[in-house]
Amino acid sequence: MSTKRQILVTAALPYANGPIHIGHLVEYIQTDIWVRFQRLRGHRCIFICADDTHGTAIMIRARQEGRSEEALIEEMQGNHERDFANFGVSFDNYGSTNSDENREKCAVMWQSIRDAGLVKEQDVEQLYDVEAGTFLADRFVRGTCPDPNCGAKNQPGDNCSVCGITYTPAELIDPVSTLSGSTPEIRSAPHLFIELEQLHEFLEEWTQSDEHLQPETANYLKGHFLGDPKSPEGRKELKDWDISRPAPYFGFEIPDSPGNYWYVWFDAPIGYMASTQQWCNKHGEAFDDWWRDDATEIHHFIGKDITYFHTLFWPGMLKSAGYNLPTKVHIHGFLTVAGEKMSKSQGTFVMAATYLNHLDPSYLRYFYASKLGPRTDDIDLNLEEFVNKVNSDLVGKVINLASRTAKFAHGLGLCETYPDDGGLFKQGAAAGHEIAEAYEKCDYNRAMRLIMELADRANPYVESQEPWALAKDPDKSERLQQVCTVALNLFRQLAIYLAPVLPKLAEQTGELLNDSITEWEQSQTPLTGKPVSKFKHLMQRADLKKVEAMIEESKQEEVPQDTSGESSFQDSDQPLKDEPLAEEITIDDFAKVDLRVARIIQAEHVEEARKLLKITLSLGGEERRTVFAGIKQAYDPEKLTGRLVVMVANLAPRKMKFGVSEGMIVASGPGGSDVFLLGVDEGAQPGQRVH
RNA sequence: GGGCCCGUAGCUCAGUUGGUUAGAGCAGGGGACUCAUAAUCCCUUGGUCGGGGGUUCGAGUCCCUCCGGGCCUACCA
Repeated sequence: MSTKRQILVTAALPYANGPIHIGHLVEYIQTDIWVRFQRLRGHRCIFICADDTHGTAIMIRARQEGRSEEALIEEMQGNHERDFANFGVSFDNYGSTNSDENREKCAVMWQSIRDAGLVKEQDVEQLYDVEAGTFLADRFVRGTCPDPNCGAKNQPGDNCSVCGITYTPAELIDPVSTLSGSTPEIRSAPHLFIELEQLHEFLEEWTQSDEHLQPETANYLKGHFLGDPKSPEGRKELKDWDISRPAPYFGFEIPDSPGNYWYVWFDAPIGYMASTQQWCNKHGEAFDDWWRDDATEIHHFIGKDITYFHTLFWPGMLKSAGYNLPTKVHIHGFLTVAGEKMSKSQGTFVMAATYLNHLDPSYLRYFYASKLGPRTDDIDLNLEEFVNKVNSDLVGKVINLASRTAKFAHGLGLCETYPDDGGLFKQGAAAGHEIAEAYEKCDYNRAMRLIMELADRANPYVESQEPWALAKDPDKSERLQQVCTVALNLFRQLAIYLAPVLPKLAEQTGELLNDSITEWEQSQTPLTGKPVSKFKHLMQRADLKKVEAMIEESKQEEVPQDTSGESSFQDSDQPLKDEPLAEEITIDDFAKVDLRVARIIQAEHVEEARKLLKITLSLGGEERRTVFAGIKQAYDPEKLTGRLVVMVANLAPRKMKFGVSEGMIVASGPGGSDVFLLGVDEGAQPGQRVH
């Protein structure tokens, strides 16, 4: 460890629209481990983050909740910071994109981009909700698909979910605002665009240089956005980026364009800088030492969903404004639970706060560490594996070393000179290089494997030396002290290596051996001559029952509790917010929709389709309908056969990629694996109309 | 449909630039110990490295192809 590096690390800014869940925590834990590792190595490393607070979603939500945006984001920020603190995420500064510092940094960045000649103005036609007094983002508009061959109703503002064509919200037929239910009008407004294509050469070089991005990410960018000058398809043109939104918008007004606001994705990454500025102010540091100094490394940790912003726009912005470019953008995958996407109905969408009601955060930190590698693959949280791994690795192997020897050493303390241990400590010290390298490369699962190999060598040592037998013979207390000195030193060495992952364990180890763990180098020299404190349990075993209770509680957050008390149902108001009530209709309007009870007589997978099942419905007698339903991820076709469902029977047949669909089966839910078919009570018969 | 990635013991994964009889942890089986949070230690069962073809003196490792899975994108809800 020669030179002291200066490193600025960021994790993505969580959006102020929702609480932290275990999926978010993959990133914050991953980043925190890296930061703690760098600090332990003696480098200067600051960990910067903030809440991402701007945008339409926040504005709308605040309005629905009848309070100011500021009040909303303040509450969310409090929740976020509390959750992070409870998981040991050690930010040096946690700011907000809605801060003076951020407004300033945005203005500076903006001026630079203007000066670089990257900004152009262009009118954009958008729907405007007169009642709500706001322009409508695509997802707040629904209407009829403009394609004459399709004409599907109730489609979102950017593309038709039935025929798939894309359009602008202004092209929708009979558009309806989901905010007010009124009919929006088309209004044209000037928007500001950044011409990213002007930076094509630079981005090509920066992304493909092999230094800043994981290879799969560089590849992705080349394939989807940049193109390849050497391939037959040639290079692709980068699209202009619309970075302004007309008022009203919760965000910062653009200084030289009154009435227009920076789009949330413009000011969010600048939030990294603003939060750094806050930290600098508090610590008397110079901002430019961190953002305009080639000697400083900047590392961003993000999820693959926001790759685009951090690997194209952000470097482009930084380059234009003359700031440091990211040294590395570390991109991780998503979390699945038990092999599937997190699901509210299955209780696997676990909030950080819910987790903490049942389990120790150290478990999750270790488990994620044992799963995370340097690549963008998704990681899976299998609940049984989680319990087994924590118990056998941490409690059984590592902590066991201390708990089986500390008791004997309590009165004796550690020897003055480190005894012969057959080379065990030395081997462990040597492995430190490889372990450090793995941490540095974000290859935590390798680091954990290497550490556990060391633990696997330490326990047999204790076994062979039989300290419990030595303890019975007063003449052998010197030998007992030697054995305990070795075992506790091997344990401490592991605790140091694990310190980035398990800071609490490192702290407890410091207390036990009266020498706090502050540097990686401490793993290279045995500790001697220290008293040994009275042993306290260092970690509880993980209990599968508690894991199950956590899942149960997570289910109850979304599914109503079936308590017998009157009006004790605590249904969330989220579904209604997600999809507000449609415009009022008459009974005649309703009568146009012919809903029928139908029996599924056949259901099969459509091999090429990801979401569709091909279903044959019977309306009684010989009446059959073939329907393609997007429920593949939620239902097993074999279990559907025979079941009664409700279908829209007079829907115009639609030609789809895999055949003609002659109706729709009605279901609720957001989609994916969260789709819920409507059931029909006993006694109903196929063909009966639903009135 | 297009792009990327993956497929090694029941499970989670290692397998360096192709080189001797393919490894670990957990789980399983047998034994030992009793200091320790039913922890630990010793021994042990278990794999035609997804299938097939090719290159090579030699392939889990390279190439082709097929099958299966994941992600992105499109399509679909």
